Amino acid sequence: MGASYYQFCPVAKTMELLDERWTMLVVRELVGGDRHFNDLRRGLPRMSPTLLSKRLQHLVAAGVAERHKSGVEVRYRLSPAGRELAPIVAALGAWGIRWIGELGDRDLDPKLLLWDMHRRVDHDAVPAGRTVVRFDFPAVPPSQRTWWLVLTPTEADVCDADPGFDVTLQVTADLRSMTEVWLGDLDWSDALRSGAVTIQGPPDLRRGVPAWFKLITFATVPRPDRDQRPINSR
Amino acid sequence: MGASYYQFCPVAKTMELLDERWTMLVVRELVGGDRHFNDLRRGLPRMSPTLLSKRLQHLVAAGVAERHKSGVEVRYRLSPAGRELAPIVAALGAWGIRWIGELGDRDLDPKLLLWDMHRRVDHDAVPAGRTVVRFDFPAVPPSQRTWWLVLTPTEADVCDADPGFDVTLQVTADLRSMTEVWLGDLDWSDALRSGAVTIQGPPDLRRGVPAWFKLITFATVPRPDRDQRPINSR
DNA sequence: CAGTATCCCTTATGATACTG
DNA sequence: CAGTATCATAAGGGATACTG
Repeated sequence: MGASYYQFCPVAKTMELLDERWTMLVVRELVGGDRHFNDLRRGLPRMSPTLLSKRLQHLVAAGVAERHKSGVEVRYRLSPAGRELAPIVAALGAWGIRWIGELGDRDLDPKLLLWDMHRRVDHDAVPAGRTVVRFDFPAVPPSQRTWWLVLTPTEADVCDADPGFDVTLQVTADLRSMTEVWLGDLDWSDALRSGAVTIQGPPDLRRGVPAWFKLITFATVPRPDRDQRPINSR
Repeated sequence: MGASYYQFCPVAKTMELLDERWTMLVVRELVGGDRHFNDLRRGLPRMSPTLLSKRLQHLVAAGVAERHKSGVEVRYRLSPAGRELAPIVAALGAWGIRWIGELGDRDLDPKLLLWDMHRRVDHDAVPAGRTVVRFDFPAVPPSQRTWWLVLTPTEADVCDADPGFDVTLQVTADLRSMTEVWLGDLDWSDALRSGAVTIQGPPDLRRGVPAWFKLITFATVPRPDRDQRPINSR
């Protein structure tokens, strides 16, 4: 439990609960709906399972989250109180996308990017049948360089190993540019025109790709005027 | 600087900046407007000056706050980016007042209560001239038991020592009840009727007291239905 | 008023390996 | 899938005293 501030102020009481490292990110993951422990891990790859477990226990004990066990399966979800944190998480993200400046190289992560993208696939826009998109980030170390997204009108799976299906489309991208596209800081069209992102495959499918992925929810947040400076996140 | 999460997610980047202990409370203080270092200290009495200084430096370095020096005087205020945190602080407080259950005894603090109240005096409602209200919290240790509020149509001062003026009104209160009134959890009228708070002095002035203080801004936030349980803040 | 200087010490957390 | 166990390190932070 975070140490107390010994203040009656509701802001202080709320932050006692939420200002511990990682806590808000766990909530962020839960805002998306029910989650298995290992789903949460995939969205929080740098968090140790011990710590995730601890945070979840806190949130459950506090009444912000609930743990539902059916058989061997465990699902975490937000309680009614926890669900009311959703607008706060949204506001934090909107603030961040407005004011945080350039990302550090260390903030770029193909694993998280693909994991995020697969959650925002627009299944109505994806072709019937199975579409396999292979992503390559040439500048990234080999172990994180290549990813497969297997898309169907009902499902989306990320693989870090070749799933064995024929590749429908090959996307080759600069990781930073692809991330900027995802964040709404760079248009797909600009990224493709500049060559920062290239797509190989049947032209009709190729042109469809940008519509298959809804961007991060914060992508549409209006940015500050140019004369306002971003803050220094580092 | 808070450790990085190594995520491009705007929520993560924002929390890198804001999830360190005390940071959001410093922002909360700054949301009220310009503040001197020692004003901030009064609103954050359990924070060491070293740590406050460190947090302010972080916020300034990040571009969330600004340090303005005129002569020997220093004032801190929020930058444009920082000002956009105001709705987030408000949302955190609103969430807290809805969902946090009973406060612990350690969360009650006459010093903070009076400091808060003096900032929310409705000067239009206060009598002309000088009004001195003495507050007594009989159950509190002597050093924190007695406070004076000196009110005029333009100013409000808190004193922990007798300022020497004639006392106009004497308020004697149970600290928890007075805090509940301040938070909007207990009506003035109920507190007075039950005797948890008593006011002595000229009847016409006495009756005016509740109007002299605007309650904490979160006081009017609607509370959850009774069947929804508060969370456990401890 | 506006901070620094110390100092000690808990505890938070990262990393890794392992279990039912 | 859903976590525990262990461990060593860093560092975050509380308390207090002091300065220009």
